[in-house]
Amino acid sequence: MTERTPTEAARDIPEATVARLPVYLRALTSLAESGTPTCSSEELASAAGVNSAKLRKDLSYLGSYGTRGVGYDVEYLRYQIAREIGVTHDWPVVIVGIGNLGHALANFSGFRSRGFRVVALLDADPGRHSEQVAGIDVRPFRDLATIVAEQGVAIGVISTPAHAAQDVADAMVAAGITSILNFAPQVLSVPEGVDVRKVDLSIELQILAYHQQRKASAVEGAVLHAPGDAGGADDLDGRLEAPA
Amino acid sequence: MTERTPTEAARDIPEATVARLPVYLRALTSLAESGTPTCSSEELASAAGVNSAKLRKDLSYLGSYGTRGVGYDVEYLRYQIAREIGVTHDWPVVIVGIGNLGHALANFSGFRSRGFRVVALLDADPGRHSEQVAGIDVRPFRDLATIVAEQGVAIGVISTPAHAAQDVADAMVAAGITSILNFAPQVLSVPEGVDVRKVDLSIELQILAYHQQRKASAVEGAVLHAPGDAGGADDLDGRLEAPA
DNA sequence: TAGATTGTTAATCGATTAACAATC
DNA sequence: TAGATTGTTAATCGATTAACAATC
Repeated sequence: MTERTPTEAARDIPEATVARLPVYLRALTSLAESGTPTCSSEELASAAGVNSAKLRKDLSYLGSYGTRGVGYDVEYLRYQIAREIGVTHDWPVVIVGIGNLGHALANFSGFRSRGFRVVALLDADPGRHSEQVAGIDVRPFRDLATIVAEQGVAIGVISTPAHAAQDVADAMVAAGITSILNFAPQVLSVPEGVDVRKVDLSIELQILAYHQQRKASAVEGAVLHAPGDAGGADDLDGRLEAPA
Repeated sequence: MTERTPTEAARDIPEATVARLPVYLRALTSLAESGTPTCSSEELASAAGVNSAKLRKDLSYLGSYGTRGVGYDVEYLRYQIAREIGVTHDWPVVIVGIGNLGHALANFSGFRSRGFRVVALLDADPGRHSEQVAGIDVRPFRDLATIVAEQGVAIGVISTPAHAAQDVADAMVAAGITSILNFAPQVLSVPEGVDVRKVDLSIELQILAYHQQRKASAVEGAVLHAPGDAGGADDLDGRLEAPA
């Protein structure tokens, strides 16, 4: 079942490109706010932190929205990308798990400005149901299905502890949610047709640590920035490879 | 200057593999905690949410840590991966920007258990310097260089508003930090040799929205989960492509 | 027209995957 | 030895990049 309707098949945008469209959108919004009416692929690429060949290739999947010899109309291109992503209208979103991270997410102002609207905050802990966060009442987790149905919610955010995440995901899927953003450090299993993206703080830090370790061991002999306590030049064995 | 020392050149692990090692590490930790002494590539792959061919290929870059016909010793492989990533020792980390997100990050328990230790919380706002967050004093941003030098900090986390992020990054680089995790929705420019990874909530949501939109338009005619207010069947034009 | 810049081509590079020989 | 499972090969797939023809 990889078949799609003809209308869709016409535009098969590579995943890597899809992941960059929001970056271009932000760069264009920023250019528009600073009053720039047009820009070249070179300028936009630089604002987005990619090279211009990649940018032009990416945009070519959407259509021909530039003018040769001139560049792109910032406002026009911004709208075309927003439309392609699907953020010309707000998406209603629910957040489940209103701990520290849930608080931060609920207060995140970038939601509203970038195509999303938090319609409900849910938590299984009755102790939190008296609270208001970012002006929104925290409601019981069991209200999920009702809220999803009433508000037409398609996107759910999970910011619970790891051990609760799969149950929350199951409930979301049962309620009709088909896109999940998961902040819990837990691999989720969901039926086909449901998209899950994960944001994982400690994974990102570990990727940095890997590269950092290589930088440190490149300066062999002079051990700079050794991890561990300031006093600890001990215990370094095992981190550096044995000399040949 | 792509030359490396001979010791390093021996092990050139693809970036995609590096990004998955922390996932394997977590799966192994979880298996170890549940008392599982050994596992096959099939079992570990399933726990990590990848297919077993990819897992074995990934592990082959580290060495031969399994036993044919038997599988992997969970504890042994866990240690080998931790060593490869560089998290057999804690890395001291500073967090700059103690707003809602900074609070959540400071309180994040996964830091300690996964190879990181928050040694300082910094904020430019004097109003926050009286606070304690997660048992750590919030200190003035200008103390950055001193703290980095004293504690041997190599990794910095930016959780400021977008407009402050570049200045913070510049100060981090000047202080000697060479790995940055950026939560601010802002493209950072840093000198060569400094690694930046970004975590961007609204980008992740927009990627989900893109796919969600396609799912919705696949059910043409019956418009389910239309974004926008519950009452709004208006304003749908522009989101669906014109029929052929 | 001359200069500038897009959109596209084609080559290269890196990642994924299935299959299976090696070997416990 | 027979069965199981790794580590590796090779084919395929997708992403990146430079170069340039098209064209404003």
